[in-house]
Amino acid sequence: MVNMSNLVDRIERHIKKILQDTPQGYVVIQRSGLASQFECAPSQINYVLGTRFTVEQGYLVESRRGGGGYLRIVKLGIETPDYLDDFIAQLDAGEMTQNAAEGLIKRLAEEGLLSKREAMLVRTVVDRETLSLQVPERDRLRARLMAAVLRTLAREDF
Amino acid sequence: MVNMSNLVDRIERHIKKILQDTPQGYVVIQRSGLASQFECAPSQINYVLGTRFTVEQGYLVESRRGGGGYLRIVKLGIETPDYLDDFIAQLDAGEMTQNAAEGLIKRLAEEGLLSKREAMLVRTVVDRETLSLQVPERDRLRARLMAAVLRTLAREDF
DNA sequence: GATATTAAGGTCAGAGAAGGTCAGGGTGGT
DNA sequence: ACCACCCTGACCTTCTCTGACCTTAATATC
Repeated sequence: MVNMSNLVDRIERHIKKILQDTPQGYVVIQRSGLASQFECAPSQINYVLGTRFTVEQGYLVESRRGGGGYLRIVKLGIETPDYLDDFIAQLDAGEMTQNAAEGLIKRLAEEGLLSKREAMLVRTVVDRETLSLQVPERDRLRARLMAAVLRTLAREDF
Repeated sequence: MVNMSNLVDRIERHIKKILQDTPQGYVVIQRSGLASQFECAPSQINYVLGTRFTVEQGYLVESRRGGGGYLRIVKLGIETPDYLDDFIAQLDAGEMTQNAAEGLIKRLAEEGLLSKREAMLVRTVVDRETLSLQVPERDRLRARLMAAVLRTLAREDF
């Protein structure tokens, strides 16, 4: 139990914390500042953003380089209906990795669209092991399954 | 019988001990830590988990690799009855038509094992349209999906 | 106004830190 | 002697973290 929490988790928690404490729904910070606060390489911040603040998980990261550069991390709200339709259509036509699906499920759970139990159900259903197909097919099927889940959640009649 | 203190037995007892002493019903440990505690090869831990902490025996093991990796051993609340294990095994090896799946889902819902919403989710997920594969594969996949659902319902740790 | 400097952030390969798998040898009981 | 169980070591996969190098923007200098 040495590493009760590694860097990536601590930084993730920190960002989510200030994101919660802020009313606007976004944070603006400096990469270098955050890095020195956690005494790590600046690129570690990019790693955190790339793995924990993805679009699937409901975040948007904007940035600016150069003098006065910054990172702006936005927490996206529950999808607007039209955005959702587009997203479902994309899924139906495309693929989704297990990681991406897990991010999305996590987000749906966080936003209260899926209960813990429901999230668990969906998670096992789209699991690699369960699907047991080879890769292009598996990711396509997973995408369709997630699309079906979203479509069901979008129904309001039960 | 002589050797009641095999490594495997000692490690098993140790894990069960801390599992009992903990109120949450699960333990989080590091494989490497446990291995050095018992002065054995790390893979021995996997052997213990694979032989003594299986789903049939009422345990669930989740893990994470990489830096900050861990093992999470969960004691399931209710041991799954044998007939359910058999049924799940059959499903995993066999096929299930959409009709059969709908019948099963309906029954699960009637017995209160699935909420209305959950039933709806599962129903869309195993739907012909969603799966969109040709028939022998589709029915096999549906069987695996239903097996995954049943296995999740048997968990009581969330 | 053009150019140089400085101050950001971005990318990617590779090292490091876990856990997973499997073949194969050991051991004890019958 | 055989069989089932135990245990290890070599090799694999996944996740994390850093450092070297690159791009972009603001500002200072000429």
